[in-house]
Parts: sequence; structure tokens; C-alpha cells
Amino acid sequence: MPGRTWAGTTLDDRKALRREQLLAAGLELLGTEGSAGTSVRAVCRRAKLTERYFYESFTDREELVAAVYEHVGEQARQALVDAVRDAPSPALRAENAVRAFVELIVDDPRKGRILLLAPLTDPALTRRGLHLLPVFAALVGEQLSHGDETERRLVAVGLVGALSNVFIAYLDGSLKVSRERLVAHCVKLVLGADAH
Amino acid sequence: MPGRTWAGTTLDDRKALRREQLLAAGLELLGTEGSAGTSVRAVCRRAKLTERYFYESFTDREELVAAVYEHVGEQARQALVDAVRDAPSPALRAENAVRAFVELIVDDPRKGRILLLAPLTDPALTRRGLHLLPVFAALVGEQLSHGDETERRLVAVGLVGALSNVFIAYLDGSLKVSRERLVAHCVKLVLGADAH
DNA sequence: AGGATCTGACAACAGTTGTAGTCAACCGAG
DNA sequence: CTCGGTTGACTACAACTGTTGTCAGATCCT
Repeated sequence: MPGRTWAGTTLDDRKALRREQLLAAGLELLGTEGSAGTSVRAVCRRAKLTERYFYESFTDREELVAAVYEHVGEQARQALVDAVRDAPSPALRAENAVRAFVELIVDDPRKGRILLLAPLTDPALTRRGLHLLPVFAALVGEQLSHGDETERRLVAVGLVGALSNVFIAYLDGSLKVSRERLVAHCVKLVLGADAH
Repeated sequence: MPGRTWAGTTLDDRKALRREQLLAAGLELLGTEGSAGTSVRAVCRRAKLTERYFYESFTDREELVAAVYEHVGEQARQALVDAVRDAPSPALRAENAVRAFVELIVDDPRKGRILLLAPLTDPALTRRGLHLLPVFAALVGEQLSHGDETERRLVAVGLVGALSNVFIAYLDGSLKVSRERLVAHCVKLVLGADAH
């Protein structure tokens, strides 16, 4: 009887809770130790669960990594959508989007590192072609007003690279700059890209 | 007697030759399989040498990886220096530099991947802070004509990121564009960065 | 209380890693 | 021909990996 209550909660509840603990542990490890440190055993240690429960929620190590990445990606997407909605001018749209993204990764640098670095470093993600930045880049490209197909793609790829690099440098402390100035510069990059 | 000849060559000669074979194998693996595939054993297999000779030339796996990276970095630096020397105008300097870099990585994509990706993916490089792009970025920053210290740094970091991303996309085939157009666009990026 | 279910600690498997050591075979100088 | 430097194949070790299995004990329903 699967709906039977246990220690106050149902089985499905506890199972879901364990899944969340594993996801949280995966986010922590992938965002700090990086891909190599995110092993099944390490995740289980951090989540204070045994391997048995890992394979209860995920068939693979790969599935966990992908789930973590997509989880963070969804948060970023949602933050961007919320920020862009109801923005009157394109300039404000750019500013709001950049600000939302900066807030996300300053608030939790692990998410920034996962979003920006993990797809480059983890075979589980590269093999699946799980790379959200190109998706965001494509969205940006559609917003561009000038140029043909190829031109817009070139601009979008370059813009995403510029933003990523600035964010990464800011994250690891090698770019000492105030948060406001970071936002202002990124907004300028976005707006400048549209004007070629 | 270390200078004693053996099979026609001296010991030091053969030792240096083996070091080169190991470096070449490291370049091949790091530039294709990536960091994870570049193990001591894999390098030795590829170089057709045994582990003993690995530790004859390098104390660590880390030392080999760093040596490969710095080797490629030196080639890139030299190519850029050669390209920029004797360029009459800033515009031609930018074009020559970009063209030289594109030639380098189109000629041998492994070098491009090592230069652009390895420092992000290999702990042996990140741990040592071995990342040459910031160095290049600093050089670029010095060439910029406008802005204060921080501004130039922001612009330089962004520019390097944009170029890297475009190159990476071009390398892995996700950016279908002619080589000439790639060069032209990158030149435009460089020149555009100087004009804010 | 009995019996079904759930839990957690652990062992086992075969594989890879970095690093070090052993040992027979080879090769050229004296 | 013998001696010592040189070679390469091989083994050894401890630590890790992903994955699956076992088993004693806790927990709850009837």
C-alpha cells in the first residue's frame, strides 16, 4: 500500500524530499567543486543519504547532473521572463534582464558557475547537448533589429560570450567592480550589440 | 657517463625527444578528448612510452598539462606579436591579429580548444590560475584609447569573451560562416570595442 | 503481537586513476 | 667478453568511480 503513512508522512512525500536533498547536494557540489567532484558517492554523502536512494530517484549520475542543470536553467529563464515582462522600452527591457541575471548569480554564485561553466566541463551535459546559453543567445538574436540571419547569429554569439566572460571574471573575483557598474556596463553591451 | 652515445644519440637527446613525444601526445589528447581523457596512462599509450619516462620528464600529471598549455600559449603569443609588428594603422593591427589567431586555430583546432577551453575545464590549470586569456585581455586593455582603468578592463574582458565564444562556436561547427566573414566580424568587434 | 514495509549501513564488482618499484633483456664502452 | 647504464614490460598499491546487492533493525498497520 503505497499511500500508507510513515513517521507522519507518506512514502511519496519522503521520496520527493530525498530527491530534493539530492538535487540540493548536486547543486552545491556542481557549483563549487565542479564536475569532477560531483560523484554519486559525494552527492550522497552531502545529502546524508545512501546510494540506494540515489538510484531510487535517478537512473544515472548523468540524470542527476542534467536535472540540476535544468533546474537552475529554469530558474534563470523564469527570472528573465519576469524581468522583461511589462518593460516599456527596449532599453529598460535590457536593463531589467541584465539586472535580474546579476541578482541571480550574485545571490548564489553556484548557480552562475553551473549555468556558465558546467556545460563546458561536464561530459554528461556536453554529450546531451545541454547548453542553455545558445538558447538564450537565439532569443537575443531574434530581438536584434539589423542584419541578415548570419549577422544576427554572429552578434548574438559574441554578445553572450562577452556577458559570460564578464560574469565569470566578476564571479571569481578577478574583476573588481561595483555591482552597479557591472550592470551598467552589461546593459551597454546589450544595447551596443543591437546597434552593431 | 651521461654524454655517452647510445644508438647514435646521446642520453640527453633521447630524453629530450621523449619529452617532446609526451608533449605532443598531451597536446593531442587535451585538444581532442579534453581534460578527462588526458591521463598519465593515456598520454603514455599515445606517446608509445611507459610511465617510467613520464616521470623522467614531469613530476606530475599537472606539470604535463601546464607545460602543454604554456607551449600552445607561447605559440599564440608569438603569432600575435609577429602579426602586429609593422602594422601601419590600428585597424590593420586589429585585422592582422585576428587573422593570425584564426589561422592558428583553423590550422590546428586542438590548439584553439586548449587555449580557449582547457583552462576552464582542467583543475590542474584552474588551480594554478593558469589562464592566458586574461593576460591577452590586459594587453588589449592597454591598447584601448578611452576610459579609465576600470572601464578599459571591463571592455577588454568583454571583448575577449566575445571573441572566444565566436571562435568556440566556429570550432565546433555550430556557427556556419565563411572564414573571411568570421575574420571581418571579429575585426569589427575589436574596432567597435575601442569606440565604446 | 505478527507481518509487511521501509530504512540505513555496508560489501562486492570490475574498472580507472596517479605513482612507484621490480626484473629480464639489451647495448655499447673498456 | 664482461660490466654498467638503459630500456620496456610488467606488477603493486591505495584511492576512487558507478552500480547492485545483502541484511539487520526500525516503523507502522491490522
